[in-house]
Amino acid sequence: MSSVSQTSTERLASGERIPAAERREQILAAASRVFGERGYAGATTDQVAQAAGISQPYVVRMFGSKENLFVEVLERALDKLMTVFRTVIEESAAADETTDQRSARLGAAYADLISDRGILLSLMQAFTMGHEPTIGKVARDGFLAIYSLLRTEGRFTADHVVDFLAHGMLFNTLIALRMTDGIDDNALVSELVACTFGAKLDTVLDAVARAHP
Amino acid sequence: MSSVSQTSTERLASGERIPAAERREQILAAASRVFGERGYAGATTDQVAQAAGISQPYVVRMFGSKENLFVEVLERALDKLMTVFRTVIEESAAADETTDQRSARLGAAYADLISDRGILLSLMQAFTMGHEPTIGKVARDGFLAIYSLLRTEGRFTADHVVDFLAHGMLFNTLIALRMTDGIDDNALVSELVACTFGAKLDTVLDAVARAHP
DNA sequence: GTCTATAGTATGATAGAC
DNA sequence: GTCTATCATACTATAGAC
Repeated sequence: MSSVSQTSTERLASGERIPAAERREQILAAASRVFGERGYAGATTDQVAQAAGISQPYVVRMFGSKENLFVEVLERALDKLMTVFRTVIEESAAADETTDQRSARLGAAYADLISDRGILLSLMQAFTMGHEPTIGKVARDGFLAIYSLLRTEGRFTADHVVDFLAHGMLFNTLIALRMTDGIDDNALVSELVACTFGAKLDTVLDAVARAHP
Repeated sequence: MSSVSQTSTERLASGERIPAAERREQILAAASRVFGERGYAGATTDQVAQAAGISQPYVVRMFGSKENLFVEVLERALDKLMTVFRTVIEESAAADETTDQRSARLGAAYADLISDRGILLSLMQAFTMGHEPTIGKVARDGFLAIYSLLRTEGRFTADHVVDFLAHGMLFNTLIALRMTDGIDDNALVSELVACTFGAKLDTVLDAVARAHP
């Protein structure tokens, strides 16, 4: 009864030794949440360690430095985004959908992905760090890779991609601001939110309710 | 020859006593830059003090706490934005312009305002802090006040305002990412930047060149 | 209105045992 | 693969002089 039916949380609590690859993902997921809520500078390696259920020096040991940990968190978020978009584009192409249909599917997939606040906020943090030599370059290259994916594989016009990205950035802002919390109290808020998310509103509200009930 | 022809920088260097109101604005301008570049948590009150040419304890003394200093920086940025938008709307109404003309003017005014990286980045930092009780509320209320201004005094439809804000958020992202720096080296970057900023491209590039030559 | 000195705390990273 | 102990540094905020 030692390892077969245990969840990774149970294994964490028991002080068990876990393969490095699995531990890495645990730490990255925890770091994503912590960096998202506190910002790059505000997050501490100790908070990440506690969220992952291990010791602070082990976090530093495994990733070399706090900066490098953030870079890996960012790359993980960008990877997930690229993978989701690529999948949607392939499915859409296979189904011979119109540009508008593809765009709507991508928007829904994006709304779904950023319902993980850690991913959303880590990306937003990175966007404010263009002046940092290392992190800034990763963020720029990642943003550009997404533009490139939509433009070429997605076969959108430049105008269309820019429009798509613009609305994505507004999604980000409203969710990060927790603007969706005031939706019942204020007519202006609910108009703004409804109009921004359109058909994706339910996805978003469900995710918000799950994140902070 | 003591005070008549001196710039405020000269007066700073000379250790002169300066009225509180003027000092406040000096500190807020400095804090806007520092908070923008390093983030709320990453910025230190000492960095702000040095940027303003005064001592660290005096910064704390004058604003009570680091958090309160950030709130005032944020409110200053939001005030400037509201003032600029209100002015443009009034001018546009007086000239009987169309909705599209008003929208273009507002976009140009916005591009001009956020060419102050301090303002741009302090706003973006605040947008990631929706979960902070004090700062989050100021940020939400500020965002909503802008929506309200455009919707009512600006007489735009909800869809129009959302579209305007969405493109504004993409402006923010590209400038903060310093994406404009790679405009000469990469065809995809220059396409993205050109298509995002359109006629406002020159304003933006000029501002960037002034900010980090 | 502005400074110096400093208390009290928290941080990232390293050393080294198991 | 993981921990405990710890160093060196840096931070906000207060006290109190001028």
